[in-house]
Amino acid sequence: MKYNEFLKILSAFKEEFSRESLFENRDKIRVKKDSSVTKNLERIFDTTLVISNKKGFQAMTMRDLSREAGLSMGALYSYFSSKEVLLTMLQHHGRSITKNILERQIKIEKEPADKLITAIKIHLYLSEAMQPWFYFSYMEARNLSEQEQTRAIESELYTERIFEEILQEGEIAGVFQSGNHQLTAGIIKAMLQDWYLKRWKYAKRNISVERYAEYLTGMIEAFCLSPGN
Amino acid sequence: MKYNEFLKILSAFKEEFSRESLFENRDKIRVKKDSSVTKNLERIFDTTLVISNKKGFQAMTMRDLSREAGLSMGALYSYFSSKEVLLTMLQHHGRSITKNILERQIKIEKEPADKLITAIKIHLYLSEAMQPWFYFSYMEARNLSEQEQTRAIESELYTERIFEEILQEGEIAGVFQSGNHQLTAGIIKAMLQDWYLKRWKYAKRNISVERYAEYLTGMIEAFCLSPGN
DNA sequence: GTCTATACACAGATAGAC
DNA sequence: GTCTATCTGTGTATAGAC
Repeated sequence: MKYNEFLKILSAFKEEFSRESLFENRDKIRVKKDSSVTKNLERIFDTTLVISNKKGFQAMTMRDLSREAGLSMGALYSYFSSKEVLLTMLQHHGRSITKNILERQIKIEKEPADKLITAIKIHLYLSEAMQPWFYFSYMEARNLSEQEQTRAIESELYTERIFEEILQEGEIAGVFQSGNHQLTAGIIKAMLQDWYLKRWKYAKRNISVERYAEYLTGMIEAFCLSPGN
Repeated sequence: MKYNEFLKILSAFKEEFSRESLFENRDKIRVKKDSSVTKNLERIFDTTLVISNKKGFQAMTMRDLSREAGLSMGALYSYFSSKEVLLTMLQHHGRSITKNILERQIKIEKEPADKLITAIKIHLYLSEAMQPWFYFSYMEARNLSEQEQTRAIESELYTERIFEEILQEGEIAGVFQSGNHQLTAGIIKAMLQDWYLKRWKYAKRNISVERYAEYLTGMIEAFCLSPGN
C-alpha cells in the first residue's frame, strides 16, 4: 500500500469515528453544544501538541495554550477540569484511533509474511500521519498519573504482542525462522519508533516514509524469513 | 568482551579522567575547595538524574533537589548559577566520557566486522553502566538552549557516523554488502537507544545486556555481511 | 561554604459579568 | 459559552547570618 492510499483510509475512518472518538470524554466536558465541542476541542488538542512538542507539556502554561488556541483561560477550563485531565484526554484520543486502524488493517491479510509487512507499514504510516501525537505520547508518558501510565504501558506492549504473534504464527507455518520472537518484536518496535521520534533527521536526509518502510521490511525479512522463502 | 571486563575499563578510565571531567566546568563554580566540589557535585549530578528521570527535569524543583541531595538551596547555588546551567553541565559531563571511551575502544579493532561488533557492544555497555545519564540526555534534549541543542544533535550524528564509516569501510573490503549505510547506521542507533530507553521492559523480561548485544549483532550481521562471510 | 529566611514572578484555577 | 479579573500556591533565585 502507498502512503496516499492510507491517508484516504485514515480520513474516512476519522470521519466515521469522529463522534465516538472526540466524544469519548464527553461526560468530562461542561460545554453542552456539540458543535462548539468538535470545533474547539480539536483546536485545543492540536495546539497542545504543537506547544508541548516544542518545549514539553509541563513547560507549556495554560496562558500559552490560551493565547495560541485563541480561547480565554475561562473558556479552556470549560473543556477540561485540569491540565492533567487535558493530558489524559489527549492520550486516550490518539490511542483509540491507533488501535482501531491497526487492527482493522492487519485483519485483511492472511499470510504471516504479508501480515508482518502490513503491520510495519501501517504503523509507520499512522505515525507519519499523526506524528505530533505519537511523539507527544512517547515523551509525556512519565507525566501521566500512575493509572494512566499503566494504560500507556499496556498499549505499548499490546502493539509489540501483535508483532510477536505474527512471528510465532509464521514460524509454525514454516515461513519464518525460529528465534526469540519477543525480542525481535521489541526491536521492530524500536525501529518503528525511530521514525516519529527522529523525524527531523529523516526529513533532512530526504527519506520518505515509503523508503523507510521498504528498507525496514528488507532488514526484517533478511533476519526472519526461512531460507528459500 | 564481557560486561564485567568493560566495567573495569570504565572505572579505570573514570579514575584517570575524573579531574578533567568533573572540573570541566570549574570556572562556573563559585566554591573554591576542590574536595568540596568532587564530593558535592557528583552527589548533585546523581540526584538530579534520579529525580529528573522520574518526573522530568522541568518538573524537578530546586527544593526537591535540595532535599534529596542533602544540601541547602543556598549551597546548591554555589555550584551553579541557574537551573539551566546545571542542565548544561550535566550534559557536557556525560558526553565527554561517552565520546572518549567509544573512540578509545574502537581504535583497538582492525577488521571492519570486528569494529562493528565492538562499536555496538561498547555503546550498549556504556549505556548500561550510565543508563540514568543516557536516558536523561535523550529525554531532556529539547529543554536545552539553542546552542546546547546543536551540540547534542552533533553528538548524536557523530555516533551515527562512526557506524556509517565502519559499514563503508567494510563494503570496500568486501565483507559487507552494499546498501544505504547512513540509513543502516541510523537503524542501528535506534536499536542501541531502545536498550536504555526501555530498560524497565528488558529488566522485566530478564534480558541481560550481553544477551541483547548478541541478538542485535546477529541481526545486523544477517543484514550486512556479504554472503560467504 | 553552608545555612535560613525571604523576595518576586508566574503558575493553575475560578468567580462572576456579559 | 466565553470573557476579564483575581485568588492562592509554588517556582527560582538571592541576601545576609553563621
